[in-house]
Amino acid sequence: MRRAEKLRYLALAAQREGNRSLAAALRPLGLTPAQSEVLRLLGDRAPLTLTGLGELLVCESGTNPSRLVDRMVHLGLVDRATPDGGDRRQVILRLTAAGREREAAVRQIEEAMYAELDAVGTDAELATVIAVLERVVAGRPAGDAIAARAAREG
Amino acid sequence: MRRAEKLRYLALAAQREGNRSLAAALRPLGLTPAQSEVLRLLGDRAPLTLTGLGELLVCESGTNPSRLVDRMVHLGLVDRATPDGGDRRQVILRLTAAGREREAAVRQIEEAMYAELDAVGTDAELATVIAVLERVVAGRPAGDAIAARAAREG
DNA sequence: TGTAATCAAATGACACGACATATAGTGGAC
DNA sequence: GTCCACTATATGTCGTGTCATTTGATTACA
Repeated sequence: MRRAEKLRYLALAAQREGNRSLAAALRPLGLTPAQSEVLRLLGDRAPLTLTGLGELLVCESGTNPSRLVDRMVHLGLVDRATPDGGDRRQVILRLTAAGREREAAVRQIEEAMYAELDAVGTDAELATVIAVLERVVAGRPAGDAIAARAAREG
Repeated sequence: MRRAEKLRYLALAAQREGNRSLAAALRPLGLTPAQSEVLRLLGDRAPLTLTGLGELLVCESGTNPSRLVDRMVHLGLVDRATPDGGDRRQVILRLTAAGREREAAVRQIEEAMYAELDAVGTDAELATVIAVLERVVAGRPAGDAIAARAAREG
């Protein structure tokens, strides 16, 4: 198999298997990986508008996450409000109390996942992987989402 | 952002953006990335059973690709046959003439994609990325699919 | 031989992802 | 003040992915 082809399918495989095991870990919470990303972002940065959230999401990059948020509102995890006196087109998103509880549980599951992921290579190897992948996604919506998150970090 | 977290989201972002641009390149052919993977596998290795195909697919790993193949049969690109005298549960898959034509077009699009991907890093960097990702997917269905492809190469 | 475990494929259900279009609120040009 | 381009969100549609269950054929074995 050609090198670039192998790389392509390995990236796909890694994403799929990672997602599959995260989905399994989240299943007892009744959450999907995409939903957990919303929970964590709102937990860290609420209030956000729908578009603001969309700019930070890596899943669902380039579209607005209106339906993804819909489901979380129906689950009682997210509160959707229209701004007082502001732009009446916007929707302001926040976690509910139940959402904050669920977010804490998600955080723990992610911790375990990250500990495993940290162990798949040496510091130098992981730095190389990160550098190469950053080049691949630079200037594209999903890459911009990651950059935007890193930028607002304090 | 924690290193493992960055790695996780970069892998997701790279897969999404790669898929998005492949989808755009395939759109004029009326094909999706998943369909193109089926076309290429059948082009190289037909006849395959549905399960045999499923074991080689990285998209749709761990399930049988019955509905994916369905659509390609309806598109007139894949022929579905029951084996003469063999196991009557199985389905034997082959490309039609139209499927073979379309596969040649897919091959060209992939070539262009691989040329770009080969340029995102040095030989040493790409070798490192491949090694790390192989560790991540080792022993899992999607990883096994890639290994199975490499093994049958001649 | 009869029956149970196993296997190949199909199908039901549900949540994405992506693109396109629709709806409605906003702000600027004049 | 009136239109008009623009923006924020919602929605239609389609093709996945994933898990679970079903259906029908085959194999193992009592």
